[in-house]
Amino acid sequence: MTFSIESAERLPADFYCRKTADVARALIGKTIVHRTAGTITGGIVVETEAYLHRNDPASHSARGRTASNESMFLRPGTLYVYPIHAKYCLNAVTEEAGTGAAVLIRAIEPTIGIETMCGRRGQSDLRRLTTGPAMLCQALSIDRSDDGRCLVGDSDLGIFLNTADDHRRRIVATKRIGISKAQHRNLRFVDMNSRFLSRPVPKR
DNA sequence: ACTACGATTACCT
DNA sequence: GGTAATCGTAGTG
Repeated sequence: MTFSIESAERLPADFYCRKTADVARALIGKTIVHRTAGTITGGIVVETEAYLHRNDPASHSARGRTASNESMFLRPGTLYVYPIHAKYCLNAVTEEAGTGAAVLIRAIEPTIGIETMCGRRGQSDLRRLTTGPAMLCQALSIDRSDDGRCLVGDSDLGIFLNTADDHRRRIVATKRIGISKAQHRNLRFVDMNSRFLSRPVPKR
C-alpha cells in the first residue's frame, strides 16, 4: 500500500475540538500513520475509547493535572502517550486546551508498512500485530518520547481521512475495556465488522 | 524508601 | 477461561 503524508487529507484541529465521545466515534475508519527514518507505518482505526474530564473516574485527568498527564491538557490534536504495565498507549487530545479529555486508540487494521511493523512486534500474524493499544504503539514505534507531539502539524505523524469507505462502516458503542471505575458507560467505539478488534463486540 | 496498582500482553490449561 | 511479567506513577511514612 502506498501512502503519502504530504498528499493525504489530514484531520484538522477542528476535528478534535468537539465532545470526546463524538471524536472517538468519528475516528473510526480514519488512518493513523507515523514516519520514522523515511519509513511509514500505519493503519485504519477500528476501535477507540473516550476518556472525559468530568464525572469520569476512569480518566487519567480525573485527579487533576500532573507532570505525567500534562499533555492531556494541551491543545486538541495533541498526542498523549502514557506508560502502563511497562508498555505504552496513545491518545488524541480533544475538546479544548485545559479540559483534560482524550480518545484512546485501542486497535487499528494494519495497512501501511506491514513488514516493518511485523519486525518491530516480532510477529507475523496480522491478527496479533496491532489489535491492542500497546501493540499498536509498538508497531508504530510510538513511546513516551513522542508524548506531546502534534497530530495536526507534525510532518511525520498524523491522522488522515480515508478516501473511500468511511460511510460503510457499522459503528457500535460498548463498555470500555480494562478499567475498574465507571465501567457501565458505553464509551468504547468499534467497527463491528472489523477483524482487528482488541476484543470482540459483546453479545448484547 | 516502600508499597500498591494499572486505559496490557503473552502464554498457559 | 486464568495468571504472571513488568515498571512508571502516586500515595504513604
